[in-house]
Amino acid sequence: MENSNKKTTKDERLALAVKESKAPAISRAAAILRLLGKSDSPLGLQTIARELGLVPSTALNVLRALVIEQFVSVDPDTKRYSLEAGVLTLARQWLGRNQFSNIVQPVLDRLSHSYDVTMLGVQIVGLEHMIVVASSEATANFQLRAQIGSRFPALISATGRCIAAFGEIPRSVLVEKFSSLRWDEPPSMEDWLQQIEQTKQQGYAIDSGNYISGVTVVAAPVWKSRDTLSHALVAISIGRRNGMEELKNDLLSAAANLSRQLCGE
Amino acid sequence: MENSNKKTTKDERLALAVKESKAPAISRAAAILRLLGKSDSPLGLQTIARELGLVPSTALNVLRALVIEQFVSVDPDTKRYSLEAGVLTLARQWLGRNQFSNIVQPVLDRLSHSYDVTMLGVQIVGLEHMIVVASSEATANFQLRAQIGSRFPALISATGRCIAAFGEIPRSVLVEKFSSLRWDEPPSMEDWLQQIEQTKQQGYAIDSGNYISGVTVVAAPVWKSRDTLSHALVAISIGRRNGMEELKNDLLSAAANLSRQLCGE
DNA sequence: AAATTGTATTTTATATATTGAATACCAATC
DNA sequence: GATTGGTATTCAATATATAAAATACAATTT
Repeated sequence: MENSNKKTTKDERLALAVKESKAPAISRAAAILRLLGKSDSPLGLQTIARELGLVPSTALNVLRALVIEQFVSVDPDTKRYSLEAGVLTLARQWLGRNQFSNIVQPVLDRLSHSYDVTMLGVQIVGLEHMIVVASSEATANFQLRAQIGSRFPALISATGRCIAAFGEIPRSVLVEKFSSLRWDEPPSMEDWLQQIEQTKQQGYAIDSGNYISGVTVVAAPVWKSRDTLSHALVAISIGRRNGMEELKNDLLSAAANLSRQLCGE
Repeated sequence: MENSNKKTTKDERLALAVKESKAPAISRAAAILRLLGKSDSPLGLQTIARELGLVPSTALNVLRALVIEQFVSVDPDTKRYSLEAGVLTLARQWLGRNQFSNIVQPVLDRLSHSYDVTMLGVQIVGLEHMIVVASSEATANFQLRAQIGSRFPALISATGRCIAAFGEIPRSVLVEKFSSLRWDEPPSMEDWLQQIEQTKQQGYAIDSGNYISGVTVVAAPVWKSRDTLSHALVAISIGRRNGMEELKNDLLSAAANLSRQLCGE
């Protein structure tokens, strides 16, 4: 879906990670897991190796190790590989231990009910991606749903503007990454940079139909410590709505509250 | 919890996996991930290495690779490692793609409502473990909760008796593994083997307070194909209850139904 | 039934991940 | 402010994971 130019980009990132790393098997394993995760059906050895630019025998070794560790299962008849339930266990442990994902839930529930919007709690990881770690859905008939665990590029939509505004990313990097973002209705670079400036002043960001046309997204930053952005609260609603002003303020103060909780232990 | 005799068992399984495997870094990575998952707080390099019987420099290489792959995060100040949200993404993909976890949910919901019991859908992985992949909770005031992703030894409780009965496990292996199981009120080996025989005949298994005292567990097997046991439906309730007979029949036919769906494509 | 084409798997020489010691760092304690 | 005990990290020798070719296997076509 995202990369249909498989031939050119297939191993670019992976090849780099393998070269750099002193444990290349792990990068290969991660790539295989993500590939299996994306795939609709179980995959054979050759397919996996080809897709990721790996030597089949190496891929086989990695797969066997992953099978032993119960992250991958293999059908003994067809020799096709797919993700195994073992990956659930890690996720559950993470969810249980993660402070933000636990304290954010009631906040999301309250906001989604009050304003009838879908609320997300996202975690910013490495200023490269954001991952949805908690959600509370609106009651309205038609609403958007974002599954927990979904991964997005860091700079997209309203949350992206927050990250750009508060993440201390050099302008040159912003400009470079901007070109790789996919929007329904892309803003011009000037508009985007301007909106980032505005976000710095207002303390929150808005995406009015850029990312998904017809959908308004509001995001407010949450800080792990005084100067490290770690999460964001995101409100998603269909179409333009009234009561937005109130929602923004509420969102902003909720985010500030959470920041206080995360900072002060 | 499960293994408090860390000193003796710490590296036993891992050491074996590393020796056997042609991609030992992956076994080490898995061990580190599971250790971090179990831990209540972030861990330092030394602690991790010591706990798993790894050389610190090797552990460092593995950890750095895991950080790059966003499965682990490291606090740059304290140099402590913990699980990162990346593990969620795999879990979500698994859940979305897994046929059983998707079709079982309405079945669990119906049963839990009808009989006011907590229902679980578990997946049997490698006849070594079972993993809870779906659940539906009872409405009664006090009920047990088993989180999705929880892992149990394959032979424990009612589900364990199902696996023992239908998993084609040699008697010698059963006897051997029995000794490592932890129950609140362990059955005698004779009783247990007898109950397994009974399970073979009845088609379902019951655990009356053995695993957790005061808790009754009923389990029925689900088959991926005519002769491979893959999942189970589990009903959990507090105390002895009436209407059990009805529940058993309903559970059994629901399990048979699911088997039919999984087999026939 | 033989040949072909596509798989998965084993094998073996070599490039490299692993190791254990050496070093660098940091925070207590003296 | 030097010393100690604990970290994380780098480094160079060597045990080993990896790659490419050889082999085995399975399914389809001739």
